[in-house]
Amino acid sequence: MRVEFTPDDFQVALATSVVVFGFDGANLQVLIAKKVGMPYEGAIILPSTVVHPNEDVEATARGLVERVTGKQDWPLEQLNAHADVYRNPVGRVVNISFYCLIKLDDELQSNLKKANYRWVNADDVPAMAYDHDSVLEYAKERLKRRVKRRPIGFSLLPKEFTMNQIQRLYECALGKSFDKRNFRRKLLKSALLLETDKMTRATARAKRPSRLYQFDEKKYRTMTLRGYDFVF
Amino acid sequence: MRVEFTPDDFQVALATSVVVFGFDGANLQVLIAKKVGMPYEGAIILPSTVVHPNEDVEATARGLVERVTGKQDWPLEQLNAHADVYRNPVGRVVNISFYCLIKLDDELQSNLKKANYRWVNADDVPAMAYDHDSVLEYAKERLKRRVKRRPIGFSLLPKEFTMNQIQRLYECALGKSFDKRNFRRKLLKSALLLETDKMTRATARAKRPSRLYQFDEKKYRTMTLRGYDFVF
DNA sequence: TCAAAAGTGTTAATCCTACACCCATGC
DNA sequence: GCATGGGTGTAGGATTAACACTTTTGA
Repeated sequence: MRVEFTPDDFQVALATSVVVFGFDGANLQVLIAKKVGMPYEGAIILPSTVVHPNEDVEATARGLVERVTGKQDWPLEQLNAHADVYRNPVGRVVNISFYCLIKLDDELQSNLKKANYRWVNADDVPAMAYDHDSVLEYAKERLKRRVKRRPIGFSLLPKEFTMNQIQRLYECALGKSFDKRNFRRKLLKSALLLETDKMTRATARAKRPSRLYQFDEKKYRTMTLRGYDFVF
Repeated sequence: MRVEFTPDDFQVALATSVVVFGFDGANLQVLIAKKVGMPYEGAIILPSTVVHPNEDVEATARGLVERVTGKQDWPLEQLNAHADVYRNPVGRVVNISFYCLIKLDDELQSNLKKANYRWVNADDVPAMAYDHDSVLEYAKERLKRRVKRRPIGFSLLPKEFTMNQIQRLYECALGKSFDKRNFRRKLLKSALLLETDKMTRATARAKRPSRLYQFDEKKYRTMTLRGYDFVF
């Protein structure tokens, strides 16, 4: 079997886009950007960058996330390569996309305001340029599958969080709702959570304070590596 | 957010490799090839080909599978892109890999003998050139996950097959073994199988003939699209 | 005292697991 | 008649799904 390249074959460029998920306590959010310069000037896109021919794709994507959010957080997960011949008007560009999960906080929010980025509800993302709509669709699909095989939350939730927050997160990620008692029982049985002795008022409207939990980090890591079958 | 390409960025080449799984009734097999020409002359590789700058990646991969096996079969599934800077000594080559599942038959086997391909047991694949070992590892991982979410077998088994064949297939794919009665009950409950009134001798050594089943195609397709949670 | 969200148990149905023997046939 | 794989049922434990009321607090 021959696999021979001619100089003419080295004519493709690389790009990477990142679907950055965040969770604001009520909804899953996605980070979007506004395109500057041609083509698609002013269009909404996913945070994206050129990958130069001597650069590592994942390292470039990681740099992009850090530049945009100021955070280095949980590992990136590679999504499909998007490689349609005419997906980019400037030439053949193969986009290798990733997703990652980061914690939202106020500092992050205000940093973003200065830059040309904003968070939008994951189910309410406006139409984007290139094929970024389908990159996002695929990322949401992958997140759904991921939730059933490995825990999420460590990167998305604050260090201490309430049962309702984590339930809401799972509901957003999977797009359905759960019975409070059953959800609670299942999570506690998994022994993934540690009960703290702190209480908080979950929202301004909530009167009664609720208990805060945190992840058992060791267990969380084990489950992240080994995987499980969570049948929600 | 700017994403601007310079002419220097268009210097990358594309390749695609395919992990072709087959099932011989007893073991999962993978199709491997022998490299002709430099670099890695004579090395074992996955079936691979250059993707020219104006070619669609998936179509090229599909053409590769058809050329090698003479079959056009079940859809290809995209695996990760492999894009390490120095993965190919001739220059920066991004490999977008796929896996597919095809039926083994005798005609196919003898065609292969003429060409430079051969089937090897999926758990016994020799070391390969480039990063094809890790492409294969990832493909096996993906197949495992796939088995739990969608049915397999339609593309891997003959039209009519015995319970033991399909059980053996699932055992190979997941790398563990199941209780005969429990497996049978579960598959029958899924209503994925139609019982035929034919019987066969499964192997030469088997004395008693066993019943043949086929897939309920409509149900199979529904489950392929919708997915399920098979907790084997 | 009322509004709002927090928290809590039980039951019935289903599913999973583990387990061992007889059957039909070819040799 | 015996060796080979084909085929079958059950019981105990675990897991799920569905369900509604009381508690705590701030306003």
